[in-house]
Amino acid sequence: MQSKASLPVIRRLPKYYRYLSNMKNNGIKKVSSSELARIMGTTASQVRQDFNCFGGFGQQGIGYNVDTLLHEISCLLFGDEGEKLPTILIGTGRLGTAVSSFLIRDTNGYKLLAAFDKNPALVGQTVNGIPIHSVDDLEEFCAREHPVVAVLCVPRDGAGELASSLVGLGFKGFWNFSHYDLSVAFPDVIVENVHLGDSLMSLGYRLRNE
Amino acid sequence: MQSKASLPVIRRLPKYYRYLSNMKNNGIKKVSSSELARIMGTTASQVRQDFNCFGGFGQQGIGYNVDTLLHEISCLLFGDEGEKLPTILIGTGRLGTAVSSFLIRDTNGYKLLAAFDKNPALVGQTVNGIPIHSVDDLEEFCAREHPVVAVLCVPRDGAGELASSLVGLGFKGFWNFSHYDLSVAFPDVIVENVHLGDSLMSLGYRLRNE
DNA sequence: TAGATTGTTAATCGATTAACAATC
DNA sequence: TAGATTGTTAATCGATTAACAATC
Repeated sequence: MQSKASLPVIRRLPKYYRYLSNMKNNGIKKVSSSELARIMGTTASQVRQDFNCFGGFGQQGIGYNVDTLLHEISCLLFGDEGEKLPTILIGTGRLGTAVSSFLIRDTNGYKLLAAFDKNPALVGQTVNGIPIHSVDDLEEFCAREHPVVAVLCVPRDGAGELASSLVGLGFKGFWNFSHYDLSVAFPDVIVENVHLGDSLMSLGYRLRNE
Repeated sequence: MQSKASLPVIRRLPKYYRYLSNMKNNGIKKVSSSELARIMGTTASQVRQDFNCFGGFGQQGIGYNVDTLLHEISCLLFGDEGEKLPTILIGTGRLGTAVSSFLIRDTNGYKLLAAFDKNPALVGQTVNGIPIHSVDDLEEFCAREHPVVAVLCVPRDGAGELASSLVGLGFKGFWNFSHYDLSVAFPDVIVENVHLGDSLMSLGYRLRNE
């Protein structure tokens, strides 16, 4: 299925999801594009354009039903069948530990199968209830369990070497906190980079120059 | 100083910085826009347009001097004087701890003055060598030390209340990992959101639908 | 001088915003 | 029917890419 939605639209979906969840929790039943726009800090036009990428969820003259809209967006974000993406975590340092607590939430659409670390002292232990394996067992594990997403939380130094060893293991996407630029090694795979250092630097630029 | 660079350009600066640092470390002295574009996965046109937002760093017919270019970009990102942005961390859980290790690197242009937590058991301890204060002391601390950046690593529940208590304490920017949308409370302040949950959801959408 | 590569202007592309007919 | 609000097309805006003169 080729998505009609552009990346900017996709990136806004979680925000719609959050605000609509709040509304549902507050017992609000319907909402107009202009009201949603006001809350989200955007325009009514954009809200309607966004939703019409996926099909008309609204009712002319009335607005959008919060429950319906939330359900549709949930399906888009997490899959209609509720099937979860089998996922592994590589690197269980402070960042990996913090990140894994996001992954194990049941609203995310991911299922964290296992964690991996190269530190022998950590192998056999757990992070957030997930067993830590040795990175040496990565290939065997992937052949057996077929994870489709890998979350990389390894320090700068090891990232390049690790990335090459991941080629051919069948991953369809990465959530990449490592410093290494995965898109070189994985041209056909979806990479979501969360480069904390980069984000910190751009903030610095704007604080000094804007 | 009103910046001529747009946000997309600013967000690319750290990546230029990283690749140019690698080049310098590998002893490479000069680079052309086309070679830099190839490495970065963009076009030579974009590279030249980007650099010309700040002034011509290159030499026609020759290319760019790696050292010069790196120095100019460093000045843009970290300030020419090397003066660091006084910063505090709020929330010293797993994420706050991981994030603080970025902040204390001396290449980032930030100076982490103190950390704050509402958990009395943590007050008086340290994260990465930085003392943890009680959030009750926040106002007094800001009046005395005038931090300009606050890094928010608090869980969803407390974020809204905390945000309102930060108004008027003189912050110029936030690096926001919390779930709360700060732009409502701080319309004139630069907010860099790192919403891990949102980023995870958009990755999920793309993996299922692209 | 010839070749290379920048700086800069023009063209293209895509995303956002505006407008309005359709319809509840 | 009148008012409201969507769905959708058209206009605008901004960012990226292409082109080329300037110049090392």
